[in-house]
This record gives sequence, structure tokens and C-alpha cells, in this order.
Amino acid sequence: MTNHELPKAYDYKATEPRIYEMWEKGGYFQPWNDPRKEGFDPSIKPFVISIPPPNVTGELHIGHAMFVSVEDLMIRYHRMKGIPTLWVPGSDHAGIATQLQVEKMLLRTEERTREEIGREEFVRKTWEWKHKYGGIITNQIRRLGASCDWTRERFTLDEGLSRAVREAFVHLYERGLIYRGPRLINWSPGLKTAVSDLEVEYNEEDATLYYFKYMLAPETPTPLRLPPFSEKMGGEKEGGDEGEYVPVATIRPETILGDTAVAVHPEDERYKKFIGRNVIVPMLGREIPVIADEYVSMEFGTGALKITPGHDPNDYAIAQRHSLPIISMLDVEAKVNENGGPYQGQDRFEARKNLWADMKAAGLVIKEERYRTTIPRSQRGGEIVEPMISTQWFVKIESLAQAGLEAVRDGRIKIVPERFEKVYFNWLENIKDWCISRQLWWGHRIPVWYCPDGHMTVTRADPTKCGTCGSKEIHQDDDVLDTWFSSGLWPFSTLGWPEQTPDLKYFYPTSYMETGYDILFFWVARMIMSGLEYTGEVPFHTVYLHGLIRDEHGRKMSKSLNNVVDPLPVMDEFGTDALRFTLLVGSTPGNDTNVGLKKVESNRNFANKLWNAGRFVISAIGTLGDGKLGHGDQFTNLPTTNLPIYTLADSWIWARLQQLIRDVERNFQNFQYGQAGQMIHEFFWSDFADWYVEIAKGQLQRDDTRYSTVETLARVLDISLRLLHPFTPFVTEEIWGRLRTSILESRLSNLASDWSDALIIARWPEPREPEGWEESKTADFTLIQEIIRSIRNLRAEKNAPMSKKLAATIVGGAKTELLKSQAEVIASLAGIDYSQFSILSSLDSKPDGAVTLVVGAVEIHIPLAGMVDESAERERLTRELAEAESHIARLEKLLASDFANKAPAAVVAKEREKLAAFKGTAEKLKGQLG
RNA sequence: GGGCGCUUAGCUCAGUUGGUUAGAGCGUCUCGCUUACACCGAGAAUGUCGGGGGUUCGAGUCCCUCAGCGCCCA
Repeated sequence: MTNHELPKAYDYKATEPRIYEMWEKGGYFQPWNDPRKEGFDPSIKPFVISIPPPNVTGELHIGHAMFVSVEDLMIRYHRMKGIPTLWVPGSDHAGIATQLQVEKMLLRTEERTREEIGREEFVRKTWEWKHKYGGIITNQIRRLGASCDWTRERFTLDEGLSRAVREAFVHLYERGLIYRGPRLINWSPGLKTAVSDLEVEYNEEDATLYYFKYMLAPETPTPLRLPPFSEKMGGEKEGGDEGEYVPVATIRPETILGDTAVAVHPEDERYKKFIGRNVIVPMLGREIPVIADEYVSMEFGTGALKITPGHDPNDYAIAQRHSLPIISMLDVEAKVNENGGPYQGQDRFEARKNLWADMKAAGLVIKEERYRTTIPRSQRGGEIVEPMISTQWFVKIESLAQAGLEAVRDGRIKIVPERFEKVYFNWLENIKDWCISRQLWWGHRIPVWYCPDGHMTVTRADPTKCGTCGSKEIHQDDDVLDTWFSSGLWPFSTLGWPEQTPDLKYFYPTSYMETGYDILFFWVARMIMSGLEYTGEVPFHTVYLHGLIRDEHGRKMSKSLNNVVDPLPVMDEFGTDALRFTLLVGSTPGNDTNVGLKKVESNRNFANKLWNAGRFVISAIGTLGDGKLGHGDQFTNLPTTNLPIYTLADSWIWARLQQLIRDVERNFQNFQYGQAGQMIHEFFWSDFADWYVEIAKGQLQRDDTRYSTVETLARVLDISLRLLHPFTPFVTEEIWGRLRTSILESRLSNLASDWSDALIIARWPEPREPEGWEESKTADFTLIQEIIRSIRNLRAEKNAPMSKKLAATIVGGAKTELLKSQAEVIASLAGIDYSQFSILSSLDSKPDGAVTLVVGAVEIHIPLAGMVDESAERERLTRELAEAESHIARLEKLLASDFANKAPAAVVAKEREKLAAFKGTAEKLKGQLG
């Protein structure tokens, strides 16, 4: 009997790797209906998710654990429903992140920079790095139990996916949706590359607002318009004719070097007079005009705005309106360039300091002020990003965005939770062209070649000569594409696009896109636009967004706060299932989730609870014997008829289980996975373990109920494990396997005759309509529970441990038959001495020296010799009576009100029943006091 | 400035067609080593469901409003 040797505690460390290997080797992660396999049926609709590809060089963090848990749950659920299910795994080359890591390593090991070793060598080393470390993250994802089809694993720089990127780029180019040109973009000086608008974060920070004087240039000899005659009228006397100036405030004084105008509001009485005149750029002596533009706020700062179109997006827009020249005054490292005169070669912050000092010396400074403002920082590295004019590649996004908007508006794509649709619309409605080129070496190189005459050749296959003039002297564009450009193709590029592969035909469009709401724009929106543009179809029909993980007090996890929950040690300590259950059950769609070790620990305990309940059931099955003939009196256990005898408890737990199945199904349909998990947890622990198993212990002692009890235990455990499997796959698979074996070896073997080899592909429990008997059985059982609870309660009050058996007399009235049938249950769960236990329909007088409990119309007399304080008892009964009467009053009032006419009959009936119950209780209590 | 979310027990959170004594886990307190489990069992205490107003027979749930916190976009 090996079952008895099961360890007392669930050993997840030994179990998890073994189970995962069994699954993977068994081929369970691959869709059962597969275009690559014999007998493929294209008419069966599959369920498909493509994984949000983690950075290939990354290491597992709690965010990965979250999406893997949710997606694996979705996948396992659908797989168990019998749907051919595919979860495509893979990783992302993560241009900047990977390049930075390799650069760091290069510096550490060889003390060389990438520039020193050259592009080719650097790319080679990066591939080496990828081959060495690229498997770490995928193995960590395996540890989470991810049931993805590893035979279909992809990487964004794979040959196939690179071809997809090529195709996409050339496609857009040919459609005229891609262009190259100098535009104002966000520049990361440290990384020396452009970054997209999305990759810049704006945070409020302390800064200094510098006030200074833009001195007016002397009037030109032949002014186009007369100077305002009313210089005397001007309220502002910023000096005489000689020392007139326009006061200006700025956060970035160094950009003065790139100013090409000063703008004021056309209605601003202070500065009207200066409009059309010139002012002198400090230290450089250039003359620039004072212009009028309604964009300028009269209230902000001094009301006059310096215009630096080369380094500010708003200024750039103003410059466009007024045809102002644009001056770039910073180089790629954000050092002042040749346009900065004496400051050339200085870093932007150094130049700021020096220029300001010089201006101070020149008397051009007014004041400095502390000021709080938003500072643009690179999402990666956190350095301050500079808006700069730079020649880059862009995607004309408008038509793509329109299509993306339509797809969600007309319901071809549904976003869960729905409120994110609004966010999505808002973003796409205000989207700007997408800067897709990056000045990096690691990534998809832009498929454009130039010849000395400047002709561009844009092709899918590497060209050997210029497409225009035939020159062989061609070189490829140095830039690579934004990593998100390739991840935007992910749902179809992973399936073989642009080839019309069997996988693409069958599995595309995919089903759900599950990811965090923080990359709705970065990734989800771009996938939708790309999918529609390249494949003409939505890439998925449902977007499910989960929230972000925070620490147990809701703070963002960060290294500096030292509150980062690293999933790996957590899994070491509590097991994968505990972590998964914590993430899944603690979250609601789209809302952030707080995670603390305490929660994981309690879920580890839940896994252990499952394990031990499983041990109990398996050992109970063992007591039935193996079903082989000729083993003597074991067979007296067999029921004599074909109709098994089901007890009240059997019926009750079965009704509860069926209700659970319905609830879980409904919650899964509504994406309420957390709620579903919670309900299973509660059912299993409270209903099954605490009540049914305890009652089953008694039923197993009796020949007439043993068989059906074991059967019920086995069936309820089986279904519970199936329902839990998407949440906690390892422990459920382990127990289920043992359950199955032990059933097959027992007299119950036909129960498991149609079970699959492994839980991962076992059939999901289908909800069934109630059969009609459930309500009354449940009500009966609830009464039994209440009676037991009230006796246990009394024990606690009187400090009577369960080991001390009590005598009891129950007066059951109309419920007497029910109570008699449940006498053993009551006795064993409440600790009643069966030989001193009587159940009567009525009793003339209350026994002496007994405490009386009233549960509805049922009275329970417990003799407690010497422990009964009569006056305290009267007090207790009086209190209970008062409570019952207050309920009676409340309900009578309620039922006398409009409620009785207007509320649905069922609701009213329920309240009437309650009233009747309270009346019964009150009557009994009065009798006791009486 | 625009939009969204949150505010429920000491802590962290559930509570999705409004149904009438508001739930869980953790923590606290009291008992208990009962042959699945002390990673356990039995029992207990704790809430003006952020404030105000409204709709309704009925509001934690719907509407309006105010406040605090957080996020996204500009």
C-alpha cells in the first residue's frame, strides 16, 4: 500500500521539475489538432496566444510571473475544454537593453568600447552573448509551469522574423507610408540614438527658472513699420531707449544659443510695442525678431517666450508657423556645437553654467527662481532627453491608426477591462508619426541602400547594385529599427508570415492578447495596426490587460526601496503553485496587485491542504480493496443494490460542487479569474475539507455508506483538481495522477476508466442545470451545520475540549426525522457521547442543570453538571430573544411595506421564511425563559 | 488642463445584471497534538462599505457632488 507512504507535506521541489518534464516530453504543450501532424482538421477552431516576448537578456521578474500565470491559466482552461490550444513562446532582441549589457561586459572584460571593436565584431559578440544567456529567461518561464509549445519558440532576430520585418518595411515604403527626413525628435545623448515619444517619461522635478534680458537691437534705419509712438505710454519702463529689453524666463538657458525669435502674445500691452523689432542673442550678438503668437501665455513667466525651434517641440511648431530659421546647437553627445560660438565643445549643463555666468557679468541677468516642472527623461537609463533635429525614418501613422481605431470601435477587437478602450481611442486619435530608426547596432538594420549619387534602393533581398543607376558602390543605412517595430509583427511573424505557412493559416488570427496595461500603446496598439496593415485581419479578438504588481503596501517595486519581490526565491521557498495562486487570485483585471510574502505563504498552505486532502482520499480508496475476487469478507462492503446510498452530506457536497462549477464557468467567461479561484479555494477548504471530509470519516466506518462515500470523495476531489489545475498546475497534476492510479487499482476503477493520462488534458467540468433536489438538501444540511456550530460554540465558551464528550438531548419538532438521520454526524462533529444522545420530537420540561441552545425551532439541551450558572443562562437567553425579536420587528416592518408588493416573489418568500424562523426561535426562547 | 482608477475589518483585498444581518486571507484573542494536514482544527472579536445628496420597495453595488490618494495623456 504505497499510498500510506505519501509524505505528510507536499514536496514541491521534487515534484515540479518531474511534472514539467512529464508534460513537455508527453507533448501536451502542443495542440492536439496540428497542421504539422497527421489527421489535421482545419475546420476546428483553435485557441491561440502569443507570449509577450521577454527581453532575451532579461531575468525573470514578478511581472513575467504575472503574465505567465494568467496566460497559462487561459491556455490550460481552453486545452482542458478540448480546444486545440497553442501558446507561442519566444523572446525579443531588446535593442537598447541588450546592446547596453554587451557594451558593459565588453568594457569590463576587454576594456574596449563598441566603437573600438567595430560594428561587425560587436554584433558577433552580441550574438555570442545571446546564445550564452538567451536561455535563462525561457528556463525561468518553464519553472513557472508555462505550457507553451517550445517546439515553436521564436526570437525576433530569427531569420524568419527578420524576413517579416523586411517585408513590413518594404511594404510600408512601397505604400508611401514610410519616409525619411530631418524632424524634431527625442534624442538620448548617452545612448546616442533617437527614441520614440513613448520612450520618454515626464516627471515633475525641481528646477531653476532663469530670468534674463533680451536687449532690444537698435532700430533699423529703414524700419518696415513705425515704432510704437507711445513709448511713454508703455507701462513697463524696462529702461530708456538705450537699455530697453524684453524679460524672458527659461529652464534651459543654454538653448539661448539656438534661439531664433522671442514671441509675445499679440494682445500683451507690455510687449506690443516690441513686436517686429529685433533683440540681441546674449553673448552671440545675433539679432532675432520679436514675433507675436497667441500660443504665448501672458501669465506664465514674464509673458515673453524665447523660441528655440531646434530644441523644443512647441517652439518648433511656432517656428513652422512663422517660417523662422532653425538652429541646432547641440551635437549627438549633447555638447554645444559650432553654432554655440565660444561655448562650442562644452557639455549642455556645463554650457548652461558658463553662459549664465557670462550673462551675469554682462548685466543681462534678472533673477533665478526655484521652479517645479516636468523634465523629460529616457525610460532607459533616466538621463534627460534632448529634443533635437535629426534625420530619421518615420512611419506615417494616420491611416494605420484609423484602421486600428475602427477594429476596436466595431467590436472586432474587445479590450478587457473595457475602460481601456477609451484610453486606446484617446491615444490613437492623437497619435503622431512614429520614429522607427535607432542609432544602434543590435537590431534589424533598415533595408535601404544608398549609392554615391544618393539614390535609395529599398528591397526585400539584399541588393548588389543601386536600383536607380546600377552603381555597385552601395552601402546600407546604418540605423536599425525600433525593437517595437518587430514586436508589432509578433502574432503573425511567429507563425511564419510573410509566408503563408500552414501554421499561419490555421492559428492566425490568434485569440487573446494578454499583457500589462502599461504596454497598451507600445505594443498592443502597434500589433493591431500592424496586423491590419500587413495581414488585413485583426491579430487577436480579445485584449486582456492585467495590472501592475506592487509591494504589499501598494508601493511600486524598486531596488532603492528594497521591496522587490523576486519570483525565483519565492518559488524556492513556497513553490510555484503558491506564487501563481497568489498572483491569480489576488488580482482583478486591469487593477494593480499588491503582493507580499504572507500571501504566498498562505497559498503554500493551500497547496499543502490539497495535498493532504488528496492523501486522505487516496487512503480511503485503498480501504476498498483492489476488487479482485476471493479476498474474503471485504466484499461485505459492497452495496447490495445498484443504487448507491447517498447520505445528506453526500448530496450536499455534490450540490455545492455543481454550483461551484457553474460559478467558476461564469467567472471564467467574464475574465474574473481571481473570483473563480477564490471560490474554488473556499469550496475546497471550507466545504470539502472542513465539513465533508470530517463527515466522511464517520461514513467510511459503516458498511452501507463506505462505498458511496469513497466514490463521492474521489469524484469531488477529481473535479476540484480539474477546476484548480489552471491555477496550480503542479500540485493538482501530482495528486490527480496518484488519485487516478489508486482508483484504477481499486473497486472503483470504472470511475476513472475514461480519464486521460494526465490532468493537463483532462476534460474541464461542464456546468449542469440543477436537478431540483439541491435546495432542500442544502437547507437541511445547513441546519445540521448550525446545530453543530452552536454546540461547538458552547464548548468554546465553557472551555470544554472535544476530548470531553457531552451528553445532549435535542428537541427537533418538525425536524426530528432529519435530525435522527443525522445523529451520527452531529454526535461526531460536535463531540456528543452517542450513548447519552437523544433526539425527541418534543419534551415536557427542560432537563435540570442543562444549557439550552436554540437553533431555529430546534432546542438542544446540554447537561453540564456544576457548570451551569442559572442567572447567566437566563441572561444569555434573554439576549438571544431580544435579538430574535429585533429581527422579527425588522422583517414584519419590511413585509408590511411596499417591499411585499414590489419585490420579486422569490425575494419576498425568502424574507417570509426568515421571519418564520425567527418566530420559531423566539417562541422556543420564551419557552425556556418562561 | 483632459481622462481613468481607487477609498469596504488592525493590514492586504474580494464583493459584475441593485435583493435586504457585508466576506476572505493575514494579524489578534481563547481552546485543542481528534488516526489527511500544527503548512492543522474548533471558537471569538472587529466595519457609520471616504463625506453629502439623489433614484428605488430596497444601494457597498446606479446617478450627482465634494474630498483624499494613485495612474495615463497633454
